[in-house]
Amino acid sequence: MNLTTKGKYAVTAVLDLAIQEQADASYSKISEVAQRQSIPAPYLEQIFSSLRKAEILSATRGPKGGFKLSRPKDKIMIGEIINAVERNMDATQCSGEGICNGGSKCIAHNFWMDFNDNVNEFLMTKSLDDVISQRRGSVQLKNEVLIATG
Amino acid sequence: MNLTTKGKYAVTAVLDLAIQEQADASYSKISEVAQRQSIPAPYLEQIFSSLRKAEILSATRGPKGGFKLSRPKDKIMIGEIINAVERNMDATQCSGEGICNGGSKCIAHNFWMDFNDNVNEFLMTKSLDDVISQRRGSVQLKNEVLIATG
DNA sequence: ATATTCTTGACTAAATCTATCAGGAATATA
DNA sequence: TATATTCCTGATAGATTTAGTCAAGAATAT
Repeated sequence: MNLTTKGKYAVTAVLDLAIQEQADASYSKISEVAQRQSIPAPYLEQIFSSLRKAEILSATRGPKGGFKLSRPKDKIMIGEIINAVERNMDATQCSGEGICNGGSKCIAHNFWMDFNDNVNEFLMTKSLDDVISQRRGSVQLKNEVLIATG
Repeated sequence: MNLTTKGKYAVTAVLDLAIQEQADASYSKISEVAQRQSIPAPYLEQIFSSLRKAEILSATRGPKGGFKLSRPKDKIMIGEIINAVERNMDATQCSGEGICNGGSKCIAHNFWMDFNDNVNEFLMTKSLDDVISQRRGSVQLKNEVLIATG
């Protein structure tokens, strides 16, 4: 399980793009985003490169070029951003293969699988729009549904 | 946010102690736990030292000595174990201080605080006994309470 | 006494993180 | 077409962290 500066910069920078697009539909330059969010510009170049390959951002070169979201901000989930730039968000020792104790599952294997599910559920149900609007999370929503239908 | 081999070894090793105590109330030696769980023994020494200082385990030296849980297995939470051996489980860039963008909160700050809450809620509501018994998590339980009372 | 087991602290190789940098490719505009 | 702008790619490197190893010592049971 890994969540480093790189992933956190990525989330912050994409949120910045989403906020900019609310005011102005044009492209944002790396240098602008970097300055606004206190992120080293050459590092952000690397990060945006990964995000473009993951089809979260799109880019154009040249004057007036830059980056923008490739989808509306309610269709981009925080978990996608993190997965695009982080090496490994899996909490099991065996990358889920079940070989964590001499070819078999270790006694904590199922627990870490549950933990993975919990983290992924959280990250994959929060869109950029949710974060910007400060909406409540999915657990709350699920309770409401259960109460309503149960 | 950090969850390394050290934390995972710690959880596995303490689960091992809990399982051993079900069969036999005596102390377990580091060398035995290490072998059963495929953990390097000198590394486990370090880990158990931290867990003893955190009052999760107790130890005695000499023949027939070793380690055992300092509390019943339903009173030790997985999150405690991780906190005892891992450097930093906080997801914010600023350790929660709100100075992640030039002295102020970055635009992702509240999101990472929510993420912290989610992870801590998960880890602090799972006891050793829950994991051994493969009981369902707290989210499920909370829904049941809400449905019953709501 | 002696063997056993934990206790403590120092140490180290490898991996990873956090960047930086240079040169190139594409594009808008004059 | 020339030029400035902006992204694109890959190499590199220092600092930090991880994942251990090792040795000497202290406590305890027999």
